[in-house]
Amino acid sequence: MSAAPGFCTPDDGPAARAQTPAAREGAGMTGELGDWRRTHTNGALRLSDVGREVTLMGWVQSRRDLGGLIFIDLRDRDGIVQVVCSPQEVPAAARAAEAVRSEYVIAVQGVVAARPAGTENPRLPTGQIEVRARALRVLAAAETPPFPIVDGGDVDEAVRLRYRYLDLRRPSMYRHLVLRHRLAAAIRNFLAAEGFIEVETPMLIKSTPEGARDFLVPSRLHPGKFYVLPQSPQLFKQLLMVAGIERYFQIVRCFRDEDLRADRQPEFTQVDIEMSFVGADEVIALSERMVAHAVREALGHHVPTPFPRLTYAEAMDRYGTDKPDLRFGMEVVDCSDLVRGTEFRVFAQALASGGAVRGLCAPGAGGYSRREVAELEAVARAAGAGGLVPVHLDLEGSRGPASRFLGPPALAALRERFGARPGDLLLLVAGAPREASVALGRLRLELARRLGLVGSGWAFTWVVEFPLLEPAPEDGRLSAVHHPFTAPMEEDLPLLEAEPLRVRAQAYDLVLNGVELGGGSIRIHRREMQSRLFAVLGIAPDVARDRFGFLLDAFQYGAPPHGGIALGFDRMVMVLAGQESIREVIAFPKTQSATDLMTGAPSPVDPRALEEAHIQIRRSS
RNA sequence: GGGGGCGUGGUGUAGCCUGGCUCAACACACCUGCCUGUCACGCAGGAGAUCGCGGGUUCAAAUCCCGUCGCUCCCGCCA
Repeated sequence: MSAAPGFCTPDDGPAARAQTPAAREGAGMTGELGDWRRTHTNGALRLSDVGREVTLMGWVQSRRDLGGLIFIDLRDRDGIVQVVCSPQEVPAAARAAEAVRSEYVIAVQGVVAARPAGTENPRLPTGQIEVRARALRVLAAAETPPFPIVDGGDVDEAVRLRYRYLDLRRPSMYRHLVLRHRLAAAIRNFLAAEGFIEVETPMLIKSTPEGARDFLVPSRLHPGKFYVLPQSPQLFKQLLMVAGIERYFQIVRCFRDEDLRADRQPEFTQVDIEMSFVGADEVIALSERMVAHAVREALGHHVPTPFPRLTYAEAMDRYGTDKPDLRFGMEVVDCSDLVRGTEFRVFAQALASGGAVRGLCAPGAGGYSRREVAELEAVARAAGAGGLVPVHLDLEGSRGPASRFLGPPALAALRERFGARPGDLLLLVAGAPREASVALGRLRLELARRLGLVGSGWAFTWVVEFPLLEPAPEDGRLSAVHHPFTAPMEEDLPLLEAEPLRVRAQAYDLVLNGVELGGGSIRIHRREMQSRLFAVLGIAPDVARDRFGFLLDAFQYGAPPHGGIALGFDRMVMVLAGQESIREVIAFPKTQSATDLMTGAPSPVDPRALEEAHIQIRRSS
């Protein structure tokens, strides 16, 4: 019953309760910590603690004032416990509790007691007990929050972002941050144990155009010149290999000034790794072990290794994408040979011009209406298909506009090729082989959603043997698919000048549930090979010298064969947290228009700062 | 750069197509009073939105039209 020295309870009447928190502060209704110290966290107490004197602190989740009895659910990051204040037994504490509101920060001294029989709450881990308050101190009053601090609420994301510090109070958001931390810690521990050292690389670096747009940082000391923020530490980690570091890693922020998506932020975090004296298999094996270790440490789940591997060509043909979701089947199947010679003109024309006919078998979708099929066709068309040919399968046979043109033998062959059963829906696309697969790949994802085929669990896969080069969309010149330091596959080297598009790279992407987690490659480590590739890319020697001179110089002094990988850490946390947006696993993310609704960034700066940076703002065009 | 969705008290929504019967309804939250076993506390009462913003059409606009801003999903873009 002894209140600690300095403890004061408000004696103010009802009128004071209507005051603002600021007014309460002024009126001395809130207290300092004094000599009170927390003895337990709020999720920790159990029946075995009954009788213990405890001091708890936290936020008021809710207050239930029954008149003769006040209950307070006290929340901290560990959990929730019920505090009881009895006006009869402890009038001072009850008076203090009367003034308390949602999200007030309070401290409670009291005794752990078993709840009376019949009043236990099985939904709370602490539901067998409660804390009988002897004294209660308001540490900080709070305005009514703009949205309830509970999980499962549906609140506009803009409001959540403006009050991110409140949003992060929600247990699920805290869990995301914990998961993120645990994964990062597990990755660090794993790599350290494998002989990797974490080395920091500069954030103010030289622009090396190509790739994404850079964020610019003006130089005060060098008028008219700029640093840029790194899109990745790519060149530095290669230089660390030249430096003999052999095994480098870094969990590092990267910056790209491109348009945003649910899985793309202007600043994001990579797990960046580089190793010397290895081939692709070693990098892949290490990455697998690292990911499996991190998932085991952070979530306690076993991830079997090795992960399956698909070549880029296979992935594109069978899934129509270079980041296939392998949680379900429904692969794209080529059936050009089966429909060749049928009377269906759309197919005949496509095949005659070197195209292909490919399709999907949507299980159980044979009953789809005309309208539903039209929606699917819209998806396919948006993905580049010329059209979509449905074949509805039922016990009697096939329905659909193409059925009679195809004829019974071709239809029977199709059913067998797709492994189709009555009640299924075949969806066929004619066109250039790759385009047909890509359109069907989009359709595959849409259908999987509609049909509920996406199972739970984690489907990791590697996609390997990417092409080294691709034609740039604008001018048709060659550009690097991965980056210009990626080594070609040795057996394809003879093709480099003659048939560059057929050259495959020693590159690999890691995909999880259809999300590209990241990728890497074995790098070119000899200057001659690098020059040869620059020549193929049409990068003149003087341009190469200007942009990458330091790297080329470094390669003259003995560069080890090396390779590595960069994994998008935010995406990894996102998928493992079961989220659809990386904003859910970033403490303070930006909106799709790259603004920070809480701080107001980006914002104008002081004219003097501009002047010092030698920047003049052009009148808006 | 382009396409789609959303924007109504603090929060989430209804109303919008088919303008007037709505100076806007419901739930939660909030405020006041009552209440000794609540945990979605209950009961009674109350306050709170000129419907993102601007313009237009109309006798009349949350509702129709144009523009604009914000959030979001996607295409382009992201070596």
